[in-house]
Amino acid sequence: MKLDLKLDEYLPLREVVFNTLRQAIIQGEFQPGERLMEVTLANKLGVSRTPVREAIRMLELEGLVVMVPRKGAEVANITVKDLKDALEVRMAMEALSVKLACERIDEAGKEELKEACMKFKEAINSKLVPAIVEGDEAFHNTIYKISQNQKLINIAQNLREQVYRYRVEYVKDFSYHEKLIREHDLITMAILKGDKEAAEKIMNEHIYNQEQIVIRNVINQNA
Amino acid sequence: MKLDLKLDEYLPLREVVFNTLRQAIIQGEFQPGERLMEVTLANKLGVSRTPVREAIRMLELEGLVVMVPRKGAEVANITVKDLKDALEVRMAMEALSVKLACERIDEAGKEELKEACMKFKEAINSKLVPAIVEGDEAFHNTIYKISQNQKLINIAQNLREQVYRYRVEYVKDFSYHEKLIREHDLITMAILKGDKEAAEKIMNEHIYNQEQIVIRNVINQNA
DNA sequence: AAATTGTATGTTGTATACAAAATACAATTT
DNA sequence: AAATTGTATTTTGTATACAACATACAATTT
Repeated sequence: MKLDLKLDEYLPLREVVFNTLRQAIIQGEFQPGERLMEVTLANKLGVSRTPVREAIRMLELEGLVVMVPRKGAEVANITVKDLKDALEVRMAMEALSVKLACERIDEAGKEELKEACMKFKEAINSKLVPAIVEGDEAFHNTIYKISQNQKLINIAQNLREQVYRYRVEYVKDFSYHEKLIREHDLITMAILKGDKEAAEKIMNEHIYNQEQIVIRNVINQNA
Repeated sequence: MKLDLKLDEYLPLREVVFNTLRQAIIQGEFQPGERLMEVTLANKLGVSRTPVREAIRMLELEGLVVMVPRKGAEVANITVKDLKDALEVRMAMEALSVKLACERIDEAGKEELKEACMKFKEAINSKLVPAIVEGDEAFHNTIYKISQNQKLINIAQNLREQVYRYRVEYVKDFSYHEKLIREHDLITMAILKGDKEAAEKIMNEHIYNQEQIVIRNVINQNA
């Protein structure tokens, strides 16, 4: 549980603390249910309690920590139900993102999308799990960006955070890699052609497949 | 700009302040762009700066205030683009909510839905704008509740907050009231029958109609 | 007169101090 | 020995103090 802050550029301390803690939670450096005590964190980070508290308020609204009144903050314990709920909403968000992408893509966007799709293939070929995760994130992010809906981008970002810990699972299973590439290709082509219906349909299948893998893995993990 | 707090049940002050400020912003008691100064608010509410700051952190993440570094918080200025983005996402959320409602409704839920639909009609007949707004909220909330997806409920709640100030507009136009009732009826019947496709289709139209009215009104308002 | 600099004031950002509640543990009682 | 009570400790919740920065305005210089 190592915590370091980078004070490179100027940011309010609360933001630095917020980012640091969020990353630590998402990466699993804090276990779900683990208590987050203000003085401990403040000392570890070399700041006072105030920015720590403000960061906790933000994490609370993000859903990454829960407050027990007069007891303090603890890392949110994601249940399988929470995961299913989040994935259900995410599916709708991804479908919306491809629909909007079809309507709003321009030439620059097309190049970006092709690029992201290619980079993902390279990541798969590298067989490095972190690179694959990153490549997949980047691909979907590109589509969100093309959708040009900032609200959608924010919500998707938040949903991703919630389930990040479990998303890694679905790329660990190498037998799905070929399928992943094929699905990304189909989504890319559909968007390039501007075929909304096809794009939405494939995206839904794509996310559904991921859901099944993630949920199965998490259930096994918790059992 | 009157601000009163109710200290009925125990809540951390930050929550009380948060709710108070949120309500004030949503109700339009604070104008968009208006500065929120910590000491001023703290004095007005009879608390210290600390809970005010924590409340502001939460409002910031909710998107209701924006921070200007070293200058402080101000009420978020919703642009037409923001409004369109939010409504676009909301449309997808409402569609998801009816789809899930069709799948998960039980007998108690059916009664609740019929009740909510009826109450809305009564509100329309009353011709009181606040009652109509409330009745409409309640109807859609009932569907969200039946969907049994807490994540969806939270996101929808947040989206509503963003655009609350402008939502009132669409019920002020009395000529749409008959149409509203008809659409609510159709949605209710489709859900009761479990007809996903029909429910989603009508819901999409329903929200689209609202969007057009709201956006038109807001554009006129800003012009 | 315009521009610039200096000073005063106000506001945020951060740290610390204090109060109240919860918890843990030991001592006492039954 | 078990239960209970009381006390010490820990931790949150809230208030306040202080420092850094920004802003506004006046005085001085060109």
